[in-house]
Amino acid sequence: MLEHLILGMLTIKPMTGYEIKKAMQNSTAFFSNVSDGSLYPALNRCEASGLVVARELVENGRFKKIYEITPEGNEVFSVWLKAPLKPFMFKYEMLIRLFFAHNLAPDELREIISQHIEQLQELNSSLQAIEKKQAKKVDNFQLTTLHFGQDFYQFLINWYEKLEQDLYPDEKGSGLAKADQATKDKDK
Amino acid sequence: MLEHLILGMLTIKPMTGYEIKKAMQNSTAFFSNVSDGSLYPALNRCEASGLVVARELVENGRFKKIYEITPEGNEVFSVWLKAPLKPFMFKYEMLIRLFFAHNLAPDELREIISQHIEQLQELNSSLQAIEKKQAKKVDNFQLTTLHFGQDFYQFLINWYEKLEQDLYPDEKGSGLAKADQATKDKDK
DNA sequence: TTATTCATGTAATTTGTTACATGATTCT
DNA sequence: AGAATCATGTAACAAATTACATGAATAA
Repeated sequence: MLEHLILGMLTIKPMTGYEIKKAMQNSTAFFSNVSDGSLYPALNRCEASGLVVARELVENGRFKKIYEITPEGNEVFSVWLKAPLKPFMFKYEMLIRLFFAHNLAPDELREIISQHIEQLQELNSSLQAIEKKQAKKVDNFQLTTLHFGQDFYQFLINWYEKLEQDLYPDEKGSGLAKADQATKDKDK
Repeated sequence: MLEHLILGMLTIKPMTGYEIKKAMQNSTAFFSNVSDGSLYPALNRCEASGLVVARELVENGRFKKIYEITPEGNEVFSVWLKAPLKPFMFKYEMLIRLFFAHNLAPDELREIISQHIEQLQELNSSLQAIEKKQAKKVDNFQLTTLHFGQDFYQFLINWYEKLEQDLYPDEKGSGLAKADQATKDKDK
């Protein structure tokens, strides 16, 4: 999986491990994050199996290994790209909290939900920032992927905001809220 | 993580490992799946650390261990439930395919998308089946979690259907399509 | 001069999966 | 009689994370 992601990155252009990581942070990191501790060993494995070749050099006194994908690497990546998708699963910790929320006081649940919404808003902002910075450098599919992320986060934010309204219908936290409430009361 | 899920399940009622697994399949499995090979060792770890106690018995000639959560287990679970959420990340293989779709022929990408939509529809159906079967047995939060799953899958299905339309606007596959196409052509 | 960025890696641990292994009971 | 369900576990492997470890160049 990580190997395939690396190969994919190297289909764009030859890069050092460090550059691959940075490229991922500006693109795929939101749906597939990678740490140093897994990236470099994975690169070495790819080299060992002939999927990439490394050119070692010293630039500005810095030791670098520029990796380039080989024809075999391209073939492996291409096969993987067309292979059937693995069963889809969204491992989602927040849902476990929600599932067992009967063990929480209402205020505690509320706090968790608003915490999560904040998380999602930050993620969404960071994707928007990435898009601003990268929009001209990436192809359409890569842009579409970024848009997916934004749509996805927004869906989640909307979902939890609706949940908040369902759970705590009386409190809206805005000047309008009282008016809405009055209207609602009148309707009864 | 798995331990917490187990503890959560045991806050509902005492169960055997087998029953826990079945209960998960009817509820949490879509966002947090568990295999035999991890469930039983995890139960033993929970027992070893005093978070659960097991009552061993033979019922209908079958050896069983009925696990019950202890006060310490309840405390541990309760603390975890209120703890800050870990950074949110949705590891999503399909997006890697999309991200690198410039390496795919249009038909190949199309096949992958429709494959994925099928996956999602099956998942959605299975959640609907679970809801029908379980609706009366579960509390509101558990029901809400099931609804999240359905809303989530539906969001994804809609998103990919829209993507299909954007990528292949000429083919609609319905009798209406030709009329639409004619209208569109006229506009040019 | 101090922090950040560039640059690569190892070692220990975590967390899980898959396959294997067993065996009784109940449904068809 | 055979398949499915009930019921529990082990062992080998996979895939990653976190923390550790190093060190030079550059920007503040």
